[in-house]
Amino acid sequence: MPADPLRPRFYLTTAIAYANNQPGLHTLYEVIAADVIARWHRMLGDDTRFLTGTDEHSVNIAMKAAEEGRAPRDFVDEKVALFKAAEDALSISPDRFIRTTDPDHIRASQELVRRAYANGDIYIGTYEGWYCPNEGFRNATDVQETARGTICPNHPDVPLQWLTEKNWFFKLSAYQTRLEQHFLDNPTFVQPDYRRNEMLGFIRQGLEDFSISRAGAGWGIPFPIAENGETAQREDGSWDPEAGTIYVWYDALINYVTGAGFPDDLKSFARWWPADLHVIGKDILRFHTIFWPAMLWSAGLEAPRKVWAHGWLLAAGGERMSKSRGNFLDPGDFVAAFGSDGARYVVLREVPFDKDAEVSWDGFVRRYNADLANDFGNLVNRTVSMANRYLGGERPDPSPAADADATWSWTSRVPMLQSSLDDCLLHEALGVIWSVVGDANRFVDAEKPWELAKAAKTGDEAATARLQVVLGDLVEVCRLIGLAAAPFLPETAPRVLAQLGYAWPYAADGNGGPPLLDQLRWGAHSGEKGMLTQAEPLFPRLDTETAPN
RNA sequence: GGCGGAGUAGCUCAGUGGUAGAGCAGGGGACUCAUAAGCCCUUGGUCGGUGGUUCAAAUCCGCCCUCCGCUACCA
Repeated sequence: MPADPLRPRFYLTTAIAYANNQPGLHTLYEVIAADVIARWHRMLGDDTRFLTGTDEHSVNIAMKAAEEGRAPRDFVDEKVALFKAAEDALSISPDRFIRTTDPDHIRASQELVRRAYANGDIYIGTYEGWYCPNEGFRNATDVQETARGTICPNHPDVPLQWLTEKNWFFKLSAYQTRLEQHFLDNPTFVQPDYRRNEMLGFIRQGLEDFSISRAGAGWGIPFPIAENGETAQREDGSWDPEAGTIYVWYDALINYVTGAGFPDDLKSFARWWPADLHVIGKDILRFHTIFWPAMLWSAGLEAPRKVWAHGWLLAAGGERMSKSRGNFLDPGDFVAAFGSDGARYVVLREVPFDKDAEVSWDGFVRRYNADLANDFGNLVNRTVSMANRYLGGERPDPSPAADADATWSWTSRVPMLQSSLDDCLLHEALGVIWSVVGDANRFVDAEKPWELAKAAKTGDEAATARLQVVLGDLVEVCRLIGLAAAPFLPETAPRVLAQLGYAWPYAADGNGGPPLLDQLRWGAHSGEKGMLTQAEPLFPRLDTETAPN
């Protein structure tokens, strides 16, 4: 993808998934949403870079691998394959799937540590906390006080030890003032607003330094600096295990700059950084909006432009979905039932992107049937059928743009769609598109093309003309809806346009076509001849009894 | 405890002073181009409770109840 300096660029990322297990739909939810935003920007004509990936280091993963008698690398390779397969099944289109085990990421992570050191922001301190022999250090919030002492809930029989370890620390405290000012100067840096307020409150409580290394050569990136401040790399290129490994945030977060080209390709990095958007879950907000900017500043880099914290899919009763609770939805089952586009649609429509929402299989089926099968799919089907039957399949032109707005209000819908997407309110964007679907179905019943066709057959010229315009408008509305919905329904949109006799001008990932906003003008293809194809149902209706469990 | 948010029809929610709304679900009807889809009509709510301000409050103020988020090192 050649970088065109004249084209606006858009770089967005999802959080990288922890590669300790199979992926759940609640994890993919964020990736689906980000994929929609990426496709939207590609179709607009922006030079877009979309990054997804996996977080693969940690003692937990090394131990899980050991339990299975496998090498960590072998273990994560298998999990990564599952994540990639799930992304493929959902038509996710990352420009790069980054792995924290990638060599360039390891270099990036180490380079950021070096820069922090050079800037005087890291120092050796002591980290202490409850240590579970099976899982490593545990948070205070993860342990339980019992009559027999403090235990880790996952291994109640294994006594926890209070351990002290010599670690490197990052001087987050030094960035408190700058962070607060950054929040005040950039009101949309963290969105939604209530999340921003939470983070601002957190900053104002005072910031503590955090540890960025762990002792020993575990399953992680070698810490590049020895205790004496010299490089920890030996002459043969290997790393001194005494220096320890990089811990969590100086590994995981760094993927965003690695994915932009840091540090190997600084020209690319200059093109893509700072990221326009990090899409993340609310559980890691603090790390992305407080730790991360400070880490970047310490390295002389800019903070990302926007961090968006989405809500969660909640299981019945408002419980958070998780693999450990066993109440998660399997992406394979989901795609098998709803199809790739159906799956994308129902999760994005049922859950407002700025809030949590309870979801259920029945709710998804209802939503699929109501919105996709009955309203949209059937609209295209009846439109194409009628145009074929009454006009011999020759595509009719829509009414002139000046007249059309009285019926369709299309010129005001496009800005609504744009602002919803710019504000990451994906459910709202779908609401805008589907309000047109509703208008179109009502339009059919109001105009009764079948009656116009009967009258036309008897030689009624007014009816003949009206039939052309009515079906022309319907075909045009289907084209516009198909294009507007394309970022959400990338498999279906080309099928819609094909049935209307239009070629699909975009690549499979949304790149390469004409600017979407040009295509979204009413009557953009008026006067072009075209033949409709046979009407083919886009979204077969589902039985309510399709639930797998 | 502190800071913030929310309680409106069976469900999800919109509605920030002027006679209670949408979508879905439920009931009825007319039609037939269509995926027995679509369209029209309709059932349904003392707008968490209470006291106040006002000619008028879901909407403003006080108090109370319930729920949720954040309150540091898990990916």
